[in-house]
Amino acid sequence: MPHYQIVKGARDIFPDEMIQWKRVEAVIGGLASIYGFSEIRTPVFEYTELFQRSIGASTDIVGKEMFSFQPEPGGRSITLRPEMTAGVMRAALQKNLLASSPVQKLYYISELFRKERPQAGRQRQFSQFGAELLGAASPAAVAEVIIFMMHVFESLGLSGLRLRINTLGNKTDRQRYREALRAYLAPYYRQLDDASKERFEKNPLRILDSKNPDMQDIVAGAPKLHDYLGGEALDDFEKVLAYLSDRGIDFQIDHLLVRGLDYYSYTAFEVTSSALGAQDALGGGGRYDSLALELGNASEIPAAGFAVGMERLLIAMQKQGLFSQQEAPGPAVAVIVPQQEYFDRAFGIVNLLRRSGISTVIDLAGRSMKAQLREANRMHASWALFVGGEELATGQYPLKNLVASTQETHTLDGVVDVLRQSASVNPHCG
RNA sequence: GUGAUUGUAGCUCAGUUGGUUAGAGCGCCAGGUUGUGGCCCUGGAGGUCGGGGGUUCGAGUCCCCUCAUUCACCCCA
Repeated sequence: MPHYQIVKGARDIFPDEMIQWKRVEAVIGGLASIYGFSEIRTPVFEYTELFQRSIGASTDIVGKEMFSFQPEPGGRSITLRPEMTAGVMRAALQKNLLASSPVQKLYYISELFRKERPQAGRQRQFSQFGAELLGAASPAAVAEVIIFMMHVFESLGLSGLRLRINTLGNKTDRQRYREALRAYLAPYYRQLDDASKERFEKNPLRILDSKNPDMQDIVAGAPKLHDYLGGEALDDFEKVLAYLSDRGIDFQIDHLLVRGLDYYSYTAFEVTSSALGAQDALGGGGRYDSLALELGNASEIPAAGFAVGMERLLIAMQKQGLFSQQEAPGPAVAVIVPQQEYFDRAFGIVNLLRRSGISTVIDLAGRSMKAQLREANRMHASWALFVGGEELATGQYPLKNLVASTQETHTLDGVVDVLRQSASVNPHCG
């Protein structure tokens, strides 16, 4: 057992898995540019008030899951970001991005931190990719964000997904409903669980998506948010759904879907994967027009976005065998040194090959020739080049094709030519 | 924060009612092949049995504490 262990809830990503991450990131980046989203990075920490104000003081995230600390005694508290939307909005407002162009489309792949007990598909440090579309209120803007997200899943080959969607209406709709819901729940107050009692005052809508069966029984007879929505919200929702249908995206309307962050309004959605365990939410998002106002802007800024858990995405893909043929590409050639006294000159040849653009490795541990070849094999090198006293004296170098097990002799220039030509047909690259 | 689970070699795991120097497979290293990998054969290295305390003539095995892991609840990605 090593003395030092990784921090609870964190994870190392070793080269084998890194290949998978790179592939997923490449798909995300490629589709982002097709949909017109530009990448943004923001700091891993922000002043704590930003999250309290945006996510909502009554949420679980702010209440018990943030890593917060004071760098200076008596100074302002800062927090490792538990989500990205607040930071992106802060950055946009601070730079006054919307002044240069009224619609901003941003995406990110970033690390987040939440102080929870780790379990399958949940870590204390994790990453999300997501997009934020700022400055547009149209149903098409919301649809675009959802279509982008679903397109990423599709391109990665994911199946068994379920998209649930709901509309939370506008502020006045929700205010009327909140009161109606409270009126309905009041007689049941004693039967509510502790969490629901707390939410009764602060945010009774959250009781709707409680997983506690007892709560679900009570909620079953509650008034429906849908019945309190104004024509504006209903029209908006219908249009969003129409865009999704046109694109051929399957969804399921779920009037109980509320989501745990306070800043959502109008459309909210969530995607789950049957390939995941208990933590099956792959991603979610919605519209958050009031966030800018909440953060001190003079007016609301219409906005929509989503976030997808990268680790969960990778887990789902691994479960569905979408990485099966992934293999690390090996070097083109391994330089083999039969006698160590010629290492320095062999090393010179290695550098020459590399300057010619050929990926080259050489044993740096002074191991036996057999070990050097075994290592070359393990790394899936395509070729082995032997550099010993005899070769250096004659200028003729045996070059062995490790895949076909054939061998011929060339001058150094000849070696470079062969390796350059074979690079495009390297069976281990591609 | 709550509940359960599991900690023996780098990895996956054996280890019988407590009983000599704690094992296997894979991996690693070396040799068989005086300068040619994969397959095969032989050998080798590698373990404070998670840590601490206790019971006992004797503890990997039983008891207590502790640390860590994993899964689940709450909630979320």
